[in-house]
Order: sequence, then structure tokens, then C-alpha cells
Amino acid sequence: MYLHCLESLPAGQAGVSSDQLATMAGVNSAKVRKDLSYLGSYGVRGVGYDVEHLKLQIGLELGLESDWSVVIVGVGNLGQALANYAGFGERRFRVVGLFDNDPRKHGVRVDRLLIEPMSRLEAAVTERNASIAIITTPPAAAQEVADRLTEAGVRSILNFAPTVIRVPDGVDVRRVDLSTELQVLSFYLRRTNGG
Amino acid sequence: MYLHCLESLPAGQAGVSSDQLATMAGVNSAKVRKDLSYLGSYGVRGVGYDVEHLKLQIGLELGLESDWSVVIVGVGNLGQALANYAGFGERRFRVVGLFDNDPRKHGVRVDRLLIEPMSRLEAAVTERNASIAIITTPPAAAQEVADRLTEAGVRSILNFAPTVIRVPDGVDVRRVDLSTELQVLSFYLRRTNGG
DNA sequence: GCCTGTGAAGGCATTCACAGCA
DNA sequence: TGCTGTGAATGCCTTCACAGGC
Repeated sequence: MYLHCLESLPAGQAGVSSDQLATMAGVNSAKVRKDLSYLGSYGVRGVGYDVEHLKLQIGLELGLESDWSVVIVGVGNLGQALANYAGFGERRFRVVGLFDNDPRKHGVRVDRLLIEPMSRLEAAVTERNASIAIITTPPAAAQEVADRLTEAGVRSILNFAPTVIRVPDGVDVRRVDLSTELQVLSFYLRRTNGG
Repeated sequence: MYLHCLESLPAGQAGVSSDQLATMAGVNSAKVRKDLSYLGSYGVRGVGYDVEHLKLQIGLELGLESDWSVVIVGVGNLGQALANYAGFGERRFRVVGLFDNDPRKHGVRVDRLLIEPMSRLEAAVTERNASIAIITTPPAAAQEVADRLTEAGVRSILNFAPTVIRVPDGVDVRRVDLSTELQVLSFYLRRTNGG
């Protein structure tokens, strides 16, 4: 988040204070300083932080100096949207495989890749050294897909299927659930609207 | 989340224990009980919770007894994917408007709606009584869109644009940022992989 | 015996407040 | 004077542990 904020700063600005970052990120300035102090003491008292240096350090900490290969399983509307998502390229994330179990989609081109059958999944993950996978299948298929992915060596999963998937220790899952997000919004609406 | 779990239970199952829900949701059983106790004392000691009753109560609490109208601003790949997203219909969320500033898209049909020009935004929000908006524009446009939406009466925003938007008090924003999610995964990868 | 409901304990994250340095 | 870095204080969320009821 801080990285995003730093990147949206005007090009000429060389320094930034915790206060300024806090306002941009919508958090408390003490929190900014605590968070950034985890990186080391890169701030200068009375002055602030050097923007470029801070970007570099955060990028290093996030592992953005490495390239990460990503596969997407389930090429429906959402999967396609993600495959085309320009944000991947900017950072060091490269989509290296698209998989779907619908034969009519096989060979269809999305962005610069062809959709492949699920039978290719394990081999592709291994060959292309993918350590991140995005699951955009229907919920019923998500667990099996996750099992196959982790078995094949994937160690991080971004799960868009509205279901909880279970994975071995050492594998990280982050879940993005659109209907949950809407339900949370609906909850807040009800609070101020009385239903 | 509990609602999701309850719905994924086998059709015949009438009762459920906090332990079972905890396992499904991947949390501690004491947490389940604490969370559910907020709804009232609907569990039976020595037995568990009644599945149907619990679903009803959670739905009520979340405001799912009301219908909520949703507009989507920015009909790129992601916006289209969301417009088609079946999950909206199941719950009480109805997409009632799609807006984009690209004239070539105006009048194009997505699902059962036509894409409209941005000039129609305020009138549509008012006429169709939309209280939820989804922003899937490029980041540079997001703040202005949010301003117009809140001005027109929207009170909840789901922001997919990778930027922090500022809104008046009483308006809720939830942010879903794909590149942040990937960066977090990359961070964990680095921890176990050494970069 | 089994499972809920909940006060108490514990742990974690945020914020305060200020010493220290430019 | 301005702003960082950080111990201390606070507050919140989670978990424990067990009394209470079926």
C-alpha cells in the first residue's frame, strides 16, 4: 500500500514525511513510522524519507526483485479479465499458463497465451516453474484444483472461488470473494438505513 | 463466511456444531460461538445450531432481506466479468447500470444491460435508487467517479481501482486490489524461498 | 456426555507521547 | 522547529476454560 502511495507521488518529489504518507494511505502517522521502521532506519529526523530509497527497500522486502510465474486456472469472464490485467506486467508477475476444463476453450487465445486443457496443468507448472496460481473456477472445482496445484509445486494461491480451500503447511492462500465483499457493504448499509 | 459454510452443508443436515463450522471456516470453535452469540442465543447446549435458522438470522443481520441496486462504473474486462457474475443474482444484489466513458462502448449490451455514457451516471443512480457502486475504472479516474457517485447518493463503494479513494463520512469503501494481493503472496514466497 | 455461552486471560496491532537528532 | 524512532499505554480480537443446560 505504501508502495502504491509512493508511486502516485508527483515525479519531482524527492522526500516524504510519515504524515503525508499517512494521509495518502488513510492511516495514522505513527503506524506509518512503525511499519517503515521494520525495514530499517531509513528516515531522517526532521526531514522525512527519501522516496526512491523507500520504494527500493519496500520492493526488496516484498520480493519484487524476483520474477514470479503465475498460472490461472478457470478461464471464465473473471479469469480472462485477470489474464489481460495490465497490473501483472508492471510488477514482476508473468502469467505463463491458462487452464480450463471446457474443451471448446482449448487453443483459444487470450492476450498472448493459448488456453490449455487441465491435463497439462502439472507438467506446465513444473516446466514453467510457476510458484503462484490464481483459481477462478466454480467453487465445486476449487479444492481439487488446489490439491493438484500444490502437489505440482505451487506455493501461493489467490483464490477467487467462493469457497474455503485447504492446503498443506507452507502454502499460502489469499481469498478474494466478491459476494462476501458485497454482503459486508450490505451490512453497513443496513446499519444506517434500517434495512 | 459462516453463511457460505452453512450453504455448502449437505442438504439433509439439519444441525451443526461450532466445531464443525470452525473446521469448515478454518477458524477456532470458540470464535464461531462468540461470533454467532452476537446474533442472539440460537444454539442449543449439548446439540448445536439449527442450520436453517442460523442461515436466516445471518441473512437478516447482513441485510440480505432487502434488495440492493448496484451500478458498475468502468466496463473493461473486469467490469464485464463482474456484470456477468452470477453471484450477484443469488443474493439480493441487482446490477442496474453499467457506465463507461468510451463512446465506442455506449449501447453495447453486457448480460441484460446496455453500457451507458458517464453523463447519465447521476440521473441513473437517483432514478434506479442505487446505493452500492463498483468502481473498475483506471486509477486516475477513480476519485472523480467516487465523488460523483457519493454526491448522487451512493453510500457503499467496492473499489477495484488500485488507488485509495476518499469519501465523505457515512460512505463505506471496500477495496480489492489484485496487485496488492499478488505482492503479499510474493512476500510470503520470498520468506520461504530466499528470493 | 456433549455442546453452547461467556467471563477472564492472553496476544496482537494501533496509537500515544516524547526523547533524540537534523 | 520538524520529523523520526520507539517504549509504554491502550484497545481490540482471539482463545481459554468452564459453568450451565440438554
